[in-house]
Amino acid sequence: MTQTLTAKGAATRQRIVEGAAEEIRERGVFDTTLDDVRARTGTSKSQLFHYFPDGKEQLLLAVAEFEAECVLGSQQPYLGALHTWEAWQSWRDTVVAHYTEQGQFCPLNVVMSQVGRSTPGAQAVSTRLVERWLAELAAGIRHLQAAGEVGASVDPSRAASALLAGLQGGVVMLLSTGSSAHLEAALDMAIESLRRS
Amino acid sequence: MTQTLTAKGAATRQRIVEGAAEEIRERGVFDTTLDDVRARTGTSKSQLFHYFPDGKEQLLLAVAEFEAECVLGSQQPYLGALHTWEAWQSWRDTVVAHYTEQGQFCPLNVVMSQVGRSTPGAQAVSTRLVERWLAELAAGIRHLQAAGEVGASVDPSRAASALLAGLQGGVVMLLSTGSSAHLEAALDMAIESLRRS
DNA sequence: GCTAAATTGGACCGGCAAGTCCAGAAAGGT
DNA sequence: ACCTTTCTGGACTTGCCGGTCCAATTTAGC
Repeated sequence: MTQTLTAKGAATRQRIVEGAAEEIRERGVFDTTLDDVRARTGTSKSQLFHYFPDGKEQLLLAVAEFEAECVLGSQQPYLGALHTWEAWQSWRDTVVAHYTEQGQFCPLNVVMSQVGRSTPGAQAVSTRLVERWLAELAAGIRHLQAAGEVGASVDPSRAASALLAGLQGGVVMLLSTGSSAHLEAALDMAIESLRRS
Repeated sequence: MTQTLTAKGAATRQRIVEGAAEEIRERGVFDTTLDDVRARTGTSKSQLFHYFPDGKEQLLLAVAEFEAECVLGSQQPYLGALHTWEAWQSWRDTVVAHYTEQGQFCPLNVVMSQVGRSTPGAQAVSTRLVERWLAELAAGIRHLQAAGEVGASVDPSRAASALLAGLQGGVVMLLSTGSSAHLEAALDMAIESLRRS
């Protein structure tokens, strides 16, 4: 990447990425044009191509990375410290509240289903997101296991997979039906299952 | 819709829908053009607009309906008769095998994440798919409940929600990571949870 | 066969959006 | 101050893709 970036330049670049991300959340990747981004961020065509020489594809990649951070960030501080059942419950509540209130404007969906499948590079971003997410959840499960709260027969990474799958699917269903019931049911069932193990 | 449809005409229409569906599975909605469909199905532009006067949007809607049927159809005969644990296991195996082998070419993803969010009409299609699917799963759970195989405290529709969320999320993760482990973990955990209730 | 309706072919249009280009303004270093 | 590099503005080009149009051909019904 360009090593020479003025403070001003970096700010502009950041503004472009965030503006593009917002635009994409609202309208979807499909009908977000560079002109939309340009208008929203108050920039010119040449700036877009100055900071993203490879054009739209490169911008989308940057947006995917930005959104991936956002997805993990929105679950903090709970995701990083799933050491007690209370923490798990808080995490669960945070996730449900977060996805419920943001409605159709969903970073997770953007990175996993929209940009995430457009290019190999973007695909790698979503794969890394999944890996990091799984690692955090599995760490939490191992913590409970060490404390004797979860049965030793449970495979932490497998349980984390099931939990994350339920979460992702719950969000997909939230987006298409408008109801958060499925997301809640999936999370509750997964946690309940851990608890009874 | 056009009431007057010759056998030949109906066949052509069908060919267009199926060709479009294949094209979309392979390339995604985003970069499937009417010309691609035209080329694949050996038709002309005027035929496309003859059978789908409202253009691409209408064609996409037809594709969404087609794919929704396909999603449910691929789970038969098990989905319709989830009366025993063996049937549940067969269903689970069918689902895993089906999604594993079809790889990136995924009707479910097409209807839920791609076409399904483009227009209100298409959104209704995916909502209906979810409802029908949930109904089948809930019916299966109630059947086991009546037979005393599942605890009376289980809410069938809630359990079905959790199960379907796990499935959907598992598929999303399969598409982005290439591994079916998450899908399997989600299904196994959900069924296991029912079994122990 | 004859007519009307359905079906088909393909040239054409218009708009839109990605990407290019160059000139000019700011900023940074010495 | 001066020169170089970075940053910005916006007009312009290019190609693509959805959609239109009309003429030709086939099919169905009688």
